[in-house]
Amino acid sequence: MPPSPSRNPAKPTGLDCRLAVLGSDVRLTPHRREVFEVLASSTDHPTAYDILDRVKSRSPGMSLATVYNCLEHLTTAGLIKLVHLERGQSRYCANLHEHVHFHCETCGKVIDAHPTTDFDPAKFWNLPAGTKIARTDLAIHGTCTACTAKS
Amino acid sequence: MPPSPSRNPAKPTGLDCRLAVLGSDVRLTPHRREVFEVLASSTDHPTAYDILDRVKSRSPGMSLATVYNCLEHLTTAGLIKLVHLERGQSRYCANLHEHVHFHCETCGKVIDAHPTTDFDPAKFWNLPAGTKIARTDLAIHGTCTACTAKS
DNA sequence: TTTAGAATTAGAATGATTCTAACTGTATTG
DNA sequence: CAATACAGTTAGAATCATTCTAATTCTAAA
Repeated sequence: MPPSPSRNPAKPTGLDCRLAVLGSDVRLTPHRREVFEVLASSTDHPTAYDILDRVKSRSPGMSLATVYNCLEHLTTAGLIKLVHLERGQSRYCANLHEHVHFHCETCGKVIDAHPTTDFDPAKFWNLPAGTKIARTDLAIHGTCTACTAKS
Repeated sequence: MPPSPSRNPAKPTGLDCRLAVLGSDVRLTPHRREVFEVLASSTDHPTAYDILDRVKSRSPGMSLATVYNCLEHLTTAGLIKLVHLERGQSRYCANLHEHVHFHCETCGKVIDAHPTTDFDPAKFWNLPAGTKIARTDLAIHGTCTACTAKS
C-alpha cells in the first residue's frame, strides 16, 4: 500500500485509471474512453448525436445524456474541443494541435486548417489595454474545393 | 407615374421604402426599422430576447416571432450580423465595419475589436487549394480589463 | 375598391441541451 | 468481507432557443 493517502474519492488510483496527457485529470471510465476514441478517430467534427450513433455499435446501451456528460468532462479536462460554427448542434473535435476551422457553406463540411506561421491576434486587432487573451477561435466560411469544382 | 413597371409585389416603391445601403434590398417596415434602430444603438450584442425587451417600450405589441423574423430579413440583407460565441442564444450586431469579437469569459461581455492592419487568413493557415473564402469569424476569448483588475 | 402578396401574430412544434432522481459500480473504511 | 460513500450512468422530464403554422392585417398596384 502507498503511504496511506487519506480517503479522497475524487482521485481514485485503482483500475479506473486516468489519462495523464497535457496535465489533464479525467477519470477515463469505459464510456468516456469510448466517446474519446470515437472522436479521436473522426475527422468530421461530429455532433453529440453523431457520436452516440458511432458509439452504439460498441456500447449499445449508451444514452445521449451520457454522451453529453462524457463530452462535458472531456472538454473540461482539455482533451477535446467544442466547436460552434452555426446555429443548432455543437460539434466536437479531438484535434488538439493548434488549428482553425474551415466551414463549407455549400456542403456543410468542416475542415481543420493548421498554421503555417505564428499568429498573434493582438497584432491585427485593437484590444483594450489590460485585456487578457485565453484562446482564439477562428472560423473561415466559404466554399470547399469539391463544391467550387462542381459549380 | 414612373414608366409603368409591371406589377411586381416583391419590389414596392411607395411609402414602404427601402434602405439603400450597401446594395441591400430590404423593405424597411416599421417593425424592421425599430429592430434595426434598437440594434444600431446597442453596443452590447443583444440576443433576440434582449431586443424584444428594448423594442417593447416603442412597440408594446411586438412578438418574439416578429423579432426573429425581422432579424432574419435584416441579416439576409446584410444590414446586421449574427454572432455565435457560446452555446445558447445567438447574438446580433449592427456594426458593419470589419471587426472581430472579444468575449470576456468572466462577465460575458462582448467587445468589438477593429483591425489595425490588413489580415489575410490564407497567410497564416494552410487551406486546401481551390478553397474560396467568403468571410472569417474571429472570436477572442479571455478576461476583459475590468475583470482582470478585479481579480 | 379589389386583390395579391408581404408582414405580423400567437401559439404550437421542433430541436438541442440540461436537469432530476433513481440506480449501479467501485474502492476505501471498519 | 460488509458497509459505505460517492462518482458514473441512465431514462425521461424539463427547459431553452428557434422555427413553423395558420390566421389575420396591411400595403400598394390594378
